[in-house]
Formats: sequence, C-alpha cells, structure tokens
Amino acid sequence: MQRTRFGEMACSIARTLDVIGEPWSPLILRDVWAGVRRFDHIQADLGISRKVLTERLNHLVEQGVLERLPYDARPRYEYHLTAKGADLVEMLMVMARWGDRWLAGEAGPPVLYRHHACGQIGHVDPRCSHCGEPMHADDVDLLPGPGSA
Amino acid sequence: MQRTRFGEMACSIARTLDVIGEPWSPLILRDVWAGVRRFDHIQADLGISRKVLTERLNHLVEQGVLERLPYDARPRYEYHLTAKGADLVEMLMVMARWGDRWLAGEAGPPVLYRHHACGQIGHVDPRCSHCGEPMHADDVDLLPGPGSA
DNA sequence: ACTCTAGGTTCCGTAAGGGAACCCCACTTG
DNA sequence: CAAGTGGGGTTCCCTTACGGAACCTAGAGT
Repeated sequence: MQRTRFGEMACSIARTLDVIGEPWSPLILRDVWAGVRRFDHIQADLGISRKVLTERLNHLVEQGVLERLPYDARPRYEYHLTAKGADLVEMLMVMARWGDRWLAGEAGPPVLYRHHACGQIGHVDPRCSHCGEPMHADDVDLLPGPGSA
Repeated sequence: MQRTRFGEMACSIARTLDVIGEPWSPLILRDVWAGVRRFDHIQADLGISRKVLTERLNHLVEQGVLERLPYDARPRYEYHLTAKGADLVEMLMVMARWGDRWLAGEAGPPVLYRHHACGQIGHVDPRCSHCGEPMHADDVDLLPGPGSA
C-alpha cells in the first residue's frame, strides 16, 4: 500500500493538491507569505512537528513553490515564495475569504486585507477573465479541454 | 496523540482547512460540483477507499457543505452542494487555474470553463471587491481584524 | 425464495504524523 | 581554548489513519 498520488489524474485540481495538498502545506505557505520565513519560526508559529515541517519544506522547494535562500554567512536559510508560489496566494485569499464568511462567527475576521491600488479593506472577488463579470459555481459550464485525454 | 486540529487557530485559512482540508475532500467536492453525486460513482471516479469516502462525506455533511438527499423510494441518496458548499467552488476554480498555468504542460488544460454571462472560455481572475482591480500576492497588506484575539 | 444493486461497515496490514531527544556547525563568551 | 548557544535539521518510537478487500443490509425485480 501507499497513499494515493493525485498527480497522474487528468485534473488540475488533483495536480495542484499533489503540490500543496498535504496536511500543513497551505499553512506553511501562509506563514511564508506573511513573513514567517525561518524553520524555527514556522515551527513555533504552527506547532508542527519538526520532522513533518522538514518534509513539507523540501517538497515545496522541489516543486518550485518555495526557494531556500541563505541570509547569513553562517548556514542559515530563509524560505521565500517563487513566482509559482506567489501565484498560489490567490488560492489562500479565496480560502480566507470563505472562512471569513462562513466560519468567523461573532468575532469577525481575524485578518483584514488592505488593497494597495485603492487603499481600502476588501476581499478577493472571483471574476471572469474574459468579461469581468462574477464567476461563481453556477456561472460556468465545464467542457473537455485539450489535455483531457 | 492525534492529528492536529486547525479549527482553533485564529486564522480563516486554518479553519477552512478543518472543513475541506483532509485528503480527498476537494476532489469529492469537485465531483459533486461536476455532477457525480452518488456514493458508488464518486468511489469509482476517484478510486478512493469506501471507508474513507464514507468518513469524508459524513464530515462534509456535518459541516453543512454537502447535503444528503434521497432520490428514490428505496434508500438511495445523492449528495448536493449547499449554498455554503457552492461558495467553495470558487476555491476549486482558483486551484484549477493554478494547475492549468503551472502544471498542465504541453497537453494544455484538461477542462475548460465557459462563462454563462459572456459565453466565452475564460478562467477565474481574483479582483478586489472594493475597486475591481487585480488582487494578487503583492497587492495587499495584512492587518489584524476584529477576530484576531 | 433468489438475486441484484446502492450504500455503506468491518477487519487487517502498512504508512504517515506527533513528540521528544539528539546531532552538527558556526560563531560567541569566559 | 573549552564551554555554551542557537539555527536547522535528523532519528527514534508510538499511535493514528489510509488502502483494500470482504462483508452486510434494505428494498425491488422475477
């Protein structure tokens, strides 16, 4: 037996899960995005086991989502988002938005997002790349694409 | 010991992961969204173990993301997205978009999304709810919100 | 009465996560 | 110059959770 790999499926959601779908990985990305970049800091912030953190960081670096950069003459390293990793942040923002809407309760959202362009507090709003109108569950049809084999 | 629960963290991403972050859950939601709604069909489509599928479906129903509806006089059931669950589809679309961009390779995307409003093939594009301009990793500052206790 | 089917449940063996201890290296301090 | 410190891991053991296959059950059809 071994845990099922999703990467072979002809599905971009499954393939994405193969990169960032393991437990803790999205929270590690959130930390790096938020500026918590060092092994011990991430470990303390999340309360994750050091063993699993090592595995996850290695996997994310292998997948090109994070890069490991020295920050000192001594062997000290920080993890940073690559372009590929920064592009995942929109997924994190959508997840955060959903949690804010459906799970935050009385207390309200734990984190607010201030948008540079307008300077206001806002949240992420998914729109069609073609016409700019909203793009939610019922607004699309799914069709087989070129890679559907 | 037990697997760490994320729900207690003051983080909407962690809380969202507590609902849909277990292995297979996003793929189950994808199936239901795409019209694969019955136990045996989901099981066959994903190749997931029946035991784990049972656990995941129960959890998603408990969390109010799916509902279990009879479709026959016999004890036969289908799973459908609730409003709370349909709202998760935008997360799936963002994940699919990332996989299409970074993982699809030569073959191209396995699935295309046709937007009802404009009738064109498009993809999801995250924008600021306030000003409508793009909202990516570097376009926001994170600030503590009311629920940040 | 027998079979079929959807929708699970049970059981067992293996793999992955949690926790704590340990290790290595490059300084720093006494 | 020996001892300490702190970042960044690795190793070990134990428990939980997954995968796979077999089994169970209610209702319908024949």
